[in-house]
Amino acid sequence: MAGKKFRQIEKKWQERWEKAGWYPAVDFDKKRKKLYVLVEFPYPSGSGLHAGHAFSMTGADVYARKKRMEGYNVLFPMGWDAFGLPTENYAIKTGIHPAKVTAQNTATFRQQMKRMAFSFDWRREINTTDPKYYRWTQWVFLQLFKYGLAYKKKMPINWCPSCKIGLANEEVVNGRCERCGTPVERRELDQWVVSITRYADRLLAGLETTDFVAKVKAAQINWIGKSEGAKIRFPIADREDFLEVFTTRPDTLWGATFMVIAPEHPLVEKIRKIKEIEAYVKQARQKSDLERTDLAREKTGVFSGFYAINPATGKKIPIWISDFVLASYGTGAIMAVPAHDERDHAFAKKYGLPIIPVIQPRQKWDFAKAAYTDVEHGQMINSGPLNGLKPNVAIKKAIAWLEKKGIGEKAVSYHLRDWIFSRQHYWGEPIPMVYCPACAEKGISWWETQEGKAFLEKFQAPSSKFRIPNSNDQDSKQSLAGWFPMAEKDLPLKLPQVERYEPTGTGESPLAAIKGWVATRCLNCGQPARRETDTMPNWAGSDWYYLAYPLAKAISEYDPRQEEKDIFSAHRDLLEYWLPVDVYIGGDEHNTLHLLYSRFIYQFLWDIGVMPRRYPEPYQRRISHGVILGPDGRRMSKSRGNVIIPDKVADKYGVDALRTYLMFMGPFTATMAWNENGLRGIARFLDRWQDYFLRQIKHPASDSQPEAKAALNRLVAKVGADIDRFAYNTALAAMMEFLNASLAEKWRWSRKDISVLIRLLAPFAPYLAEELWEKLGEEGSVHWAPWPKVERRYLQNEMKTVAVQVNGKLRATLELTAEEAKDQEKVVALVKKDPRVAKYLASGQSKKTIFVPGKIVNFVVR
RNA sequence: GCCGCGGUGCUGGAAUUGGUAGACAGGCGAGACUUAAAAUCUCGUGUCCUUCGGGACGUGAGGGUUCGAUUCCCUCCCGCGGCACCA
Repeated sequence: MAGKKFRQIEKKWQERWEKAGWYPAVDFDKKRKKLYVLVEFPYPSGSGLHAGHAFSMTGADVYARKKRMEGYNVLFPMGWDAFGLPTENYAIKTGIHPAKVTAQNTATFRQQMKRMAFSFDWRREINTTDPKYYRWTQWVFLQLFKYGLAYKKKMPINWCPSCKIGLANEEVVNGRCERCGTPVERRELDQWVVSITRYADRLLAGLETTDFVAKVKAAQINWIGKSEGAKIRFPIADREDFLEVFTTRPDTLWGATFMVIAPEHPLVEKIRKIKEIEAYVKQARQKSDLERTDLAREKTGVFSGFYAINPATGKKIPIWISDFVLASYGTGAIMAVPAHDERDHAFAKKYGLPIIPVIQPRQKWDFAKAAYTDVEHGQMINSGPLNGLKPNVAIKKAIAWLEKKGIGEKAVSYHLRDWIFSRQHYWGEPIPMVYCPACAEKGISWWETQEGKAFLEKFQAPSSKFRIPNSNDQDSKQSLAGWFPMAEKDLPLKLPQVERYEPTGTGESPLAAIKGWVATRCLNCGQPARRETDTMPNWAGSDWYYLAYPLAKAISEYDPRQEEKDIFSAHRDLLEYWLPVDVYIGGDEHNTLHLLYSRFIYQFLWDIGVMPRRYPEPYQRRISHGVILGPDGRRMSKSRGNVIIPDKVADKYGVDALRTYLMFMGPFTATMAWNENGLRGIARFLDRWQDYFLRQIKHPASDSQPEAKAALNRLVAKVGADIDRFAYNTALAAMMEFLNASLAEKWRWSRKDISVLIRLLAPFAPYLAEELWEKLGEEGSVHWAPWPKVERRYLQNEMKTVAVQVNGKLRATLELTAEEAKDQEKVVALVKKDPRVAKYLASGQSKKTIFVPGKIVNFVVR
């Protein structure tokens, strides 16, 4: 065994790499092609680097190292996504400032990553909790505000009674808090909300230009959930009012026999006096999402007392209230067509509402029993102008009819919701907004101030994606009256020192308790005003972090007194050089949220003109890595006691063995269980590799045999191609196979060949490779040595194994030279002499011979 | 229910465009070395039959296309992940 020798070796090379400055990427290098390799940055938790980090980062590192050796100018950076609840909770428990905890944790992570030999460019390290960094997170928010994409709204939010925090829809999993699992309740809070829905179509369209794997694209498309249909206005009987609905089936309008509105629908406010309705609405609104979905089978509802007019049939139809209709989707109201929708059918049956078929199915159908929902088959009936059409044809006709009559039009709806951007916590970016009650009283919004007017003039909305609130949106204007953005030159708005970090539990953030920080002057009128005390969600810091690495130096040196422009505009040339991210490696858990949010923010920045025009998307390729499970095949967790700690493994087997094992376990995208025996196998392989080449180095051959040369070059081709497609497991298998063959055949290698073989191992086992490189007497680091090239001439005259089949069944194999193996006549002649095959050919007559040069010959015999 | 991914020995997995199924590793068995154990090394290891030459079967199930299917097509079953009263 290599014993504990690897510790000294690791220490020795770490010191040298540190001295050499690790692996800097060079801005504007024109000689080499740039390659931006990004792996998701971690949340620096107190427990240090875990097996998942070690796995994904080693995978990224192998790729980065190989590409660097190939001559690319590789940007492979690392940083810390350090705002977050665990640190805040730790601060609550211990009273230690989160910044201090973060500094300790990042120091541990950095040291562990250096030990793991990840070839990051440490000069570009970033930290989302650094005020120099979050100045720009705040800046981005101010742009969202100024361009009308951030608004303030009192809305029912998901409230976690345990964390005492408002959650985004994205953080609610099956009606439970993503973090602690507590069932989520509803609560009304004044929230900052970002209009990501305005970008729904852009986010969909942009996917087409990227090379994301199918899985990731599907997840994003699914999450956005676009559906096309129509909006239809139903007059309310005896009132000067309309009820607007969204439907994907306008063809079934003639069959709409009642309507249903959500308990939160505005119309409900006008009719709450009736006791029964009051009671129903009250209990429905209190229900958590979990309860609402749990009750999915049994629908409940109450008649509102109002009627609408079906604009197609002119009939009076009742309006019901039920919580199966969601306020947050479509218009919060639906037209119910019980004959052709399962939910409507169930509701109609329960409350005895009429079911009128408007599609005649081909087969016999009992409409009292079930709804008929097929769009492909059947014929429209009872539907005036649509009669006789197939439903999917009728949809288009119905929309045209609605538009002609002026009672509806084509419309699109999304599952994607606007993004709740407020958190009631301390350890996050402060939202740099000031609220002035006096200005709010007068209804003054920022866009009416001198500054705001100047902004609007300068930045005429570049496209319709922007909703500038003071155009004609009264609601937004109202909600934003009195809110003023901080001056950009005054950023960052730093977090104040606090005694206690507990959330207040009233829905306010701990910042609200710091009177001296909250109190300020109105930026418009100078009257006493107060700061926003909510902070930003975790996603805010990671939305643009891939832009921060190219700009890292500029960010740390930025001086608002010297610089007029924002950091992105001021250093456009850096972004031009490095963008887009060529390969983005991350986990499946971020395929919807983080990926969608960061694409959205990028598109927004692109739209306002601060990103390079050439790159409308931030990430070219997305690779989602797999998961390492515990030895018991289950997710690692402290409570199960199945956690593997990379540092401990490295202590026992060395970093090289750990890295190489992680890459050998299986495909980079797979979910695999940890197996210490497998790790021992890898340690054995590395020991054998080391022993073998130390011997070879001592007694190098002047040249190697042709077969050996062929094997070597085959290996170079295989390893190179496999690393490019992230098939690290097969690259390593090929190296093992090669070593086995080398030993069995007693091949001997020249110094040049040995150097090739050390380089092939370098991305996987950086320490061992470096050590062998030195022993070989090479100058400099193996990690900056050129990646070996395949020498084709050695592959020309290889022996080929040709499979001989009769009727597709393997009967023999032949060892032939490449030349012979290509010659059909020769191969057939040889085969016919072979007794193993001849007996099959003798019995019947040969109908046909299939020949694949160098590979296979197949005799078809009757 | 919808969307996506997958199902190959005892286990993790391999098989670039349809062309020798089970590479490589682990585990297990036998042997060598050793006073012994560990470590290391060598050989064997899909199932069944065998006159030891070889033969039959075999990639979730059934069918199809093909000279040839783990790979392509159809139907079904199972597992994993995501979404879900989404109008």
